[in-house]
Amino acid sequence: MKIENKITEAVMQITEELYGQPVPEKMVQLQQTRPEFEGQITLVVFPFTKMSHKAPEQTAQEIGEALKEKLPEVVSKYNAVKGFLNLSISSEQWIDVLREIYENPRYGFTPVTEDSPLVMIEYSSPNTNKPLHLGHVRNNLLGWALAKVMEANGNRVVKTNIVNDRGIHICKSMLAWLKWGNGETPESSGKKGDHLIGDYYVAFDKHYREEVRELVAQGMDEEQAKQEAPLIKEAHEMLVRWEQNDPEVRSLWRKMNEWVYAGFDETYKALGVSFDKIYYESETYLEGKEKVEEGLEKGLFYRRDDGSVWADLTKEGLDEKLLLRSDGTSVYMTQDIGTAKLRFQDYPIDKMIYVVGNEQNYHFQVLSILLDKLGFKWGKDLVHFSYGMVELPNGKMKSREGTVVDADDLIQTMVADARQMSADKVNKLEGITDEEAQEIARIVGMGALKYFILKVDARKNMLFNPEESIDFNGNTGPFIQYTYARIRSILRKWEEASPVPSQGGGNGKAANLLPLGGGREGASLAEREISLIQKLQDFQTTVRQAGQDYNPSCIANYCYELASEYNRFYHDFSVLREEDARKRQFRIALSAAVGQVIKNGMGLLGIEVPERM
RNA sequence: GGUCUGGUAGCUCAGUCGGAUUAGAGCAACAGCCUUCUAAGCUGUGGGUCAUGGGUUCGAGUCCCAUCCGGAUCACCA
Repeated sequence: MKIENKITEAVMQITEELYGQPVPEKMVQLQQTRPEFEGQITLVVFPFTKMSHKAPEQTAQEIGEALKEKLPEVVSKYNAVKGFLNLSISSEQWIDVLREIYENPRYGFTPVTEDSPLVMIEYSSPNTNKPLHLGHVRNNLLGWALAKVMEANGNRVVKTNIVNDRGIHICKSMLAWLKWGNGETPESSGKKGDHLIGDYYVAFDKHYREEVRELVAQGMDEEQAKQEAPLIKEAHEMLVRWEQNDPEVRSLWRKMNEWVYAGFDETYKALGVSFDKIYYESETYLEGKEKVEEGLEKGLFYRRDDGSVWADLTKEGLDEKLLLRSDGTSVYMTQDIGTAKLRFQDYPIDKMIYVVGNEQNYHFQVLSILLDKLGFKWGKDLVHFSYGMVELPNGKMKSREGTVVDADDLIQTMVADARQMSADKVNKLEGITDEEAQEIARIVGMGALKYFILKVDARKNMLFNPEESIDFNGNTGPFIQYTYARIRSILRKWEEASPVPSQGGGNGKAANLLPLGGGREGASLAEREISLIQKLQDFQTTVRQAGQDYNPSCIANYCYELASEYNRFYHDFSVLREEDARKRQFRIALSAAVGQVIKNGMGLLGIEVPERM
């Protein structure tokens, strides 16, 4: 049983004995004791003063006395400051806590069974006309981390992606390639497929704007010019031919999309993300129409004179929303309804989470209402995991203005920086091959990038300054990875020196250390060691919190705090050089447990940890 | 204008269910610590009217109201 639970139980009994009624469990507020006071756990007694009819300090005093009597093996000392009762917990209790964490390689995780709720998470969702940029990176990393967090909280998770592979934007790239491409392919030019297509998208836009400018110069109204420019008309014609299944257009479309997918796959692989099921809009966009027709029959929607179909959401405090155009074609909303329908057919979904930027908050508010009306049981409670934009020092990223931070470039830079960084520290990496050094650079570089993005609250906009490279010191991924590498270094040395053969498992031979301490007498721990154990224990609560709030960033912040705490411990105490065998054993186990939790915690963020760096 | 969202140190960010007369980290600046398990580390100094004004109470960065400033959104685009 957790120490906190024991205390809570005892406090409820004590208040009943002293004041005639037990306080409700919620009122037993336990928190970590501030460093400037003695003790480790603090009970806030202000809420009890109403029933004790005594001053806060006096109330704390008598509860402390009773606690010490009731739980002598737990509470060794206490002191009362105002309404705060600070409890000193015996070292044996803390060692028990450590043992429990140490012996459970999955500490903090809730097991997933066949009966666990099924959560589908949609993330990434790229367009196929341009390469991924930093905004997509944030999306992908958040989606992946969220999936891991949900899994850690005992959910079956299906990761899904909806690829926007059709529409006018793809036709623009296709048209530009036909006109100016001279048959360029990824093979012929050595360009990554998504970048190649992106270049033609930009080329289209450039020529198109020239055409518009010329028409305006000839006296045409700008709005009209945008519609009358020959290029845009041609693109529209191509879209029509696509929808009519024109073999020539379709075949070009397939070829170019394949190039893009090959490029995306590389980027996804570098980011370490993957999907269980990919949907393509070209396959789902017709599905939504059926559902809309269905809703029309049921009187949920209505048709205007021009033939367009609308949902009236004014009762819900929203606007009227278009669902089918007057020519019968579908819009974004219709497609999302169609995709939802297919997904529901494919999986018995209990909860649906969409990882999509906050610019689409309104869209998902509407989608939720519509899905609910159409009878999707999870529609009403769908979760829009709405994350903020990545901004540059001079504002938002805009593809057309070329102010984007390309994902592939950024990844490459990060890994190269990490490689450069470790080149200065030759002594640490002596005896390793070039491949191993490169692998470490990959892990560290990606760790820096991922942590940089995941440590900030997903809902908030965040700033990225391309002028300043992402840090490797301080509150960063590499700091935490470094702490792990230090721990692994200690454990390797310990294992080498130990005569006992390895038993395998995450902790290797260190498992032989337990039970800790042998006899119980005099096993006194330093405050710093205890606070490390407390921090370890917090992992469970943090994982739950992250799951409840859909908030991976609190895992990142937790990992930093744990690593920080360990580094202070590392600085102040010797592990292998400790002469007292029992203390040494304890510290090795403590280190192993910290390493394990760091690895698991970082794993939830999709960040790997290196054995050395 | 309606709706949503944010405002904490020069910069980037934490701050749980409201808890400790002193609001935390990192970066940047300055000063220390490697003959010692990895210095990508540790320790210290300076830096704040928690946007502003009210309210709620034993207690407010945190909850409520108003105001100011920023961002998003309100398309027969996706």
